[in-house]
Amino acid sequence: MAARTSVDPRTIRTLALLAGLPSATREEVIASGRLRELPHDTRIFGQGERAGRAHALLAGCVRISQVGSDGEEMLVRLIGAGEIFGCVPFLTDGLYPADATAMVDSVEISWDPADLLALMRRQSQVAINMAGIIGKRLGEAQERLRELATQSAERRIARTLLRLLEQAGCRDDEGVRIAFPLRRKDIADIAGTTLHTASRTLAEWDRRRLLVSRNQHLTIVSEAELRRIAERTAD
Amino acid sequence: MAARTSVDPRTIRTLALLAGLPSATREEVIASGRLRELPHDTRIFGQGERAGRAHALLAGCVRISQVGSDGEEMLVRLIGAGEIFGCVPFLTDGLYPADATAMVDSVEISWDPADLLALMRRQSQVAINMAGIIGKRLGEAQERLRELATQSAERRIARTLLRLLEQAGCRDDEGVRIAFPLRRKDIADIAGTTLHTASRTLAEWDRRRLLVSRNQHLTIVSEAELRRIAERTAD
DNA sequence: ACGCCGATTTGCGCTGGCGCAAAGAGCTCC
DNA sequence: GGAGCTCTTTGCGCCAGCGCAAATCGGCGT
Repeated sequence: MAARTSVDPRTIRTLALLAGLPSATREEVIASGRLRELPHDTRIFGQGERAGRAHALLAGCVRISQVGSDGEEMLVRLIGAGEIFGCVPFLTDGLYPADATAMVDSVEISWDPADLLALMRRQSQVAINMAGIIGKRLGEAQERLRELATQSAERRIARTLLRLLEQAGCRDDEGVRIAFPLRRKDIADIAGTTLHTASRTLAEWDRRRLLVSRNQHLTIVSEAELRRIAERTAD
Repeated sequence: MAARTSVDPRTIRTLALLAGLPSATREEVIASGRLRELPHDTRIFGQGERAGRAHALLAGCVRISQVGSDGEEMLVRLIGAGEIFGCVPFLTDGLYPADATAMVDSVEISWDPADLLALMRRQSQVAINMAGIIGKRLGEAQERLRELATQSAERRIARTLLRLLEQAGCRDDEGVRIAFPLRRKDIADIAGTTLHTASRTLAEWDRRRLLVSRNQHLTIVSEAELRRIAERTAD
């Protein structure tokens, strides 16, 4: 088991959900939450379960995935530090719509849904922040939908990597690295293709030195070229 | 031009956005909005424009569609009476993410975004309602994503029709009719396939008497059989 | 009645990328 | 340091459904 995961104390103060709150209130909210360590591979909640807690991630990353009635998996979203997850069901039907699993050792803060709802009621700013966060995700989902309906697998994979870069890119000596550990299957499930096509495409890009793939970690060497692939309408 | 479109006065009182408000407040909100008739084919707003008003539809229906950089169109959503639209940008980047066009003669109420935001701030219930509405749409978008990634065109078309039935189905003597006027291209754009495949599939179903297609209007005769097609994992 | 225009149907050929299967590469844990 | 994993790569065959093109239908306006 890994060493105790460290939490940057600033992360908890900069949750988008709590933006714009008076700091006294923010501290109160933070105090009312429960901190928890999530060792690698912890299942945080499962699709279809009654939603018991509202979550925010402070360190690490969490995979949100959905399986259809046919058993096909779809990777809905990767959650990075500072993002909330598993919060929407309290506003709708009360059931988690997907599975959440820690991809690495992680730390979360979670709230009793009744507390969170009371907070949203008392501090409308929180409810507004929530609506904004969900709205942003809705926009992303619709963008993915359009891509999936109209673009080639190669372009979708390129866009997937670019989006991940934006969400969790960090510079290193070879280029920009994606902070999440990613298997080929993960990339395929986000881009909406198969393991095989994703593998072939990435192998090709590796050969062309657009990126370096090592041990479930990707480093993008030439973001510009990737962007060109993502944009070009045909070959 | 068509006769004056009638608005059921109850529609305006039952907007999901205003659920749970004290009725005095609700009346006030309604009074602060601006009613407008939208003749068939009116463009209400366009993708990329600075968002000027927040909208809710009182009668008729509105097509929300997005075009990608490559010119490919995606039909994001059809808005029916009682639904809000064009409200998310005020919570995010201030730009409408898609086009909105009246598919038939329609009536909307719209608000100045500053008023709406002030309302959300003052009445947290409105912000909570908003978050719930957007959350529900996010869930739907993710369901569509999963379908698009994993299911055959035929199944997606079946599910599309079922979803439209649920949103806007009304009984008539032949079966259940979809209240929106729909071209083959519309169905294709929602289901994420092409005009041609949609046409072929619907023609086949028409032949098998699962549905009746006349003049841009669909009536589902055998919902059960359609559901069977939507569910079955292979043929 | 006629002509126009958008919507729909349908045939045909082609190909992207899926599905299968088997081999290879790394990690981790004894 | 080797056994047993999981993850990855890659060859090969195949087919759903896309793209094109042409014909037909049907509603609407004049």
